[in-house]
Amino acid sequence: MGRLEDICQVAERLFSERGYHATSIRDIARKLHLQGGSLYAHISTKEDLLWEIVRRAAEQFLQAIEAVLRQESDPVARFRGAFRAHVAVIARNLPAATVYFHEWRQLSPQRREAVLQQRDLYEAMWREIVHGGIEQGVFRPVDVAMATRAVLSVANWFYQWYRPEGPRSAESIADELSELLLAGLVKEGQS
Amino acid sequence: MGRLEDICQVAERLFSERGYHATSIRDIARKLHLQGGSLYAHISTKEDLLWEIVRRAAEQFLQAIEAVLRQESDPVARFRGAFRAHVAVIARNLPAATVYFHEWRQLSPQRREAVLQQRDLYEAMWREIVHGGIEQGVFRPVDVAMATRAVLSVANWFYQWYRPEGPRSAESIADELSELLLAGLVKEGQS
DNA sequence: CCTACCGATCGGTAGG
DNA sequence: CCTACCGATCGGTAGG
Repeated sequence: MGRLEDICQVAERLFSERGYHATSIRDIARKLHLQGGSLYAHISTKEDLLWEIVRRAAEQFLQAIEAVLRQESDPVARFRGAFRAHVAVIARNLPAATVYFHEWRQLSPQRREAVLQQRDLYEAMWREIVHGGIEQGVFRPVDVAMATRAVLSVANWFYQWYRPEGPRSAESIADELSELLLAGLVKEGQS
Repeated sequence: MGRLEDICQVAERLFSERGYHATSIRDIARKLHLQGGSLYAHISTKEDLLWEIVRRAAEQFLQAIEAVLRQESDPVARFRGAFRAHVAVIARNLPAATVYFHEWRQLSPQRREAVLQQRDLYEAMWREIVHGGIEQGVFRPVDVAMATRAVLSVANWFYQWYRPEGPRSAESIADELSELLLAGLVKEGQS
C-alpha cells in the first residue's frame, strides 16, 4: 500500500529538478528499483502523474488561505496569516510547489484551464484581504489588483530561492517579508 | 542574412509557449517552412539555440541596470530607474524573458553555472542600490538581502502576468509597483 | 511486477 | 537547403 505515494514523491523530485519532459517514466521507475513498464500498474499515463502533483499543490494553497480567512478578521492579521500559510505550503512541499509553478503548462488544455481557474480564485481571496484592509481604513487606498500582484509575486517567488537547509525557518522569513510588504500598505501611524 | 535571427525568434516563441523539451527541431523548422535537418546549416545543436536565447536575455538585464547605476546616484531615483529598466527588458522581450526564467535549468552544467553567476552579479547590484539607500539615511534599516529578494520577486514575476495587449503600458505598471515597494522602504516623511 | 515488444518521434548527419 | 537516413529513446501495452 502507498505505492502511488512513493511514485508521486519520486516524480515530484525528478520533475522539479529536471522538468517534466526531461524526466522519463523509466527514470522514475529506476529510482524505485522497478522496470519501466511496471509503473503502469499504478498510473495510467505520465500526464496523470503530473496532474496528481499539480492538483494536490493547488488544493493546499486554497485550503491554507481558506483556513486563515475563516479564523481571522483583522486585515493585518489576515495578511500576515495568509502570507505565512502560503510560504508554509511551499516550504513543506518544495518539490511539488516547484512542479506546480513550472510544469502546469504541460498539462492538457482542460486541466490547464482548471489550474488557471483555481489560481484566479486564489488571487481573488488575496484581493479580498487587500480590499478589506482599505475599506476598514487600515491600508492606504492603493490599486487592489496591482498591490495583490506585488504581494503574490513575493509569495510565489519564494520557491525560487528558499532552501530548507538554510539557517532561517520559513516562518521567520515569511514574517519578515510580510512586514516589508505591510510597511508599504498600512497607513502611517497605524501599525 | 539574418536567418539565425529568424530561427531564434521562432524558437523563443515556441520554447516560451510549450517549453524547451516539448518543442522539437522540426516544430521550429516547420514555422520557417524548412525541413527539420535544414536548421543545422545555421545552428550546431538544439541546446546552442537555447543558450543563445538565455545568454542574450541575461546580457540585457545586466546592461540595463549598469546604465542606470552609471547615470543616477540618488537612491530613490536609482531604485525607480532600475525597476523600470528590469520591467522594460521583460516587456520588450517577453518570449525570451520567459525562456530565460523557465528553461535555463535545461542547459549543460557549465552554462547553468554561468547563468547563476550572472544572476548573482545582477542581484548584487540591486543589493547595492538598497544598501546605498540605507547608508544615506533614505531607506529604513531593513535586512538588505531580504528586501532585495522581495523587490526582485516583484520585478521577476512580472513576466508571469504582463500581456502587451493589455491597457496599461509597462512603464506605468513599473512605476506603480516601484512606488508600492518604495513606500515600504523609504523612511516616513522622506518621500 | 517482469519480459518483451510496439509505433512514433527525437536530435543529428551524410551527401548532394 | 533537401532527401534520406542513423541510433536512441520515448510513452505505453500484451501476456503472463
